[in-house]
Amino acid sequence: MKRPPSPHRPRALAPIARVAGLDYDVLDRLLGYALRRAQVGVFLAFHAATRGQDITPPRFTALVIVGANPGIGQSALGQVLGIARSGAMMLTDWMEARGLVERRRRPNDGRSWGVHLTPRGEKLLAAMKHSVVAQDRRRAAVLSAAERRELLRLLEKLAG
Amino acid sequence: MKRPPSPHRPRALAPIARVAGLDYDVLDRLLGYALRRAQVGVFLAFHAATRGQDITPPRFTALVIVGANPGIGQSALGQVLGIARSGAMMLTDWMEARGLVERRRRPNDGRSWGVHLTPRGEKLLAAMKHSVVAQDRRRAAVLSAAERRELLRLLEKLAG
DNA sequence: TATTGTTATACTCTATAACTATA
DNA sequence: TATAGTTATAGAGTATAACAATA
Repeated sequence: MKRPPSPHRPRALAPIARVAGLDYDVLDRLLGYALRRAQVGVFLAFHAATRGQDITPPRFTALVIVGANPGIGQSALGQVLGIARSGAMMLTDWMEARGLVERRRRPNDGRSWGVHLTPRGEKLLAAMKHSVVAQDRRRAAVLSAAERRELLRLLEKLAG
Repeated sequence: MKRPPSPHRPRALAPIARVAGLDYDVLDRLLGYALRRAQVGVFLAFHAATRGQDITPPRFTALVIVGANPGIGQSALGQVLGIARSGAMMLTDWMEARGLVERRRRPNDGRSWGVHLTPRGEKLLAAMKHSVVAQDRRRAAVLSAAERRELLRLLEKLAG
């Protein structure tokens, strides 16, 4: 009993609702669940800030890193993102296909490519940085400046 | 040029390394990236604590919620996890197939099922809770008790 | 031998949408 | 009409493994 293929739509992304009257038991005392909930909220805000642009957090991260470290190799890029080399390659392909970066042979090492932003990539990144930072600030507005700093510090400590 | 199909192995899961000598630019000032890094660390620790058991954070969450709210429906379960109904169903299938929960018809509403832990599920959950909580405490040991409480508070506030 | 980038492939998670039974 | 659960399908993300070129 075949179903017709579904037309693809961009992902909707459900927020994690705190269901009233439910007992969350030990979850409320675990850092893991708290982190997950906070992350989903921030992720949703990220999407709102970059609506229309075909961007995701890993793609944004990759562009920022390439922008700040011109000529970085794809393996190092993968490490920053916590993904395998093959994934870093696909990310680089994606950026290159949109004319945001270009690969340049490294003179000293014929195996590796350096990834560099194009002028177009520079421009897009500047605009994206602006809106993402503004959104992050807006999102964090429920916290005082001191609380925000403290949160960043504690997260950094926890990440190790 | 066909390749032989790869035998499947359990996922390795790369940590997010902080690459020395790299400029992280604006990422160091964004809550989103800090959350991501912290979450990956906690996720890795979770896996270490549940090694051998075929458990993941969503599966653990589902078991805890069912345990604390016997007879909960699958839609509510999906809301807690931030996933669609179909996903909650597959999670329930997974738990049921392992004899951890059972579905029981609700008397008042013939549409919905209540999900309940089996004795086997109770026992496994108790053991899992113990090791996951212990691991969370261990992971959080880089923080003082006050810092840990403060982090939970700030994350909760941020999650909204 | 080891590393960088690459390609092929497989798997997990989760979404959308249509469907059934019940309300 | 609306909701709970279900089934079928699609797609994103990312892993592993084998490969070629270079070190």
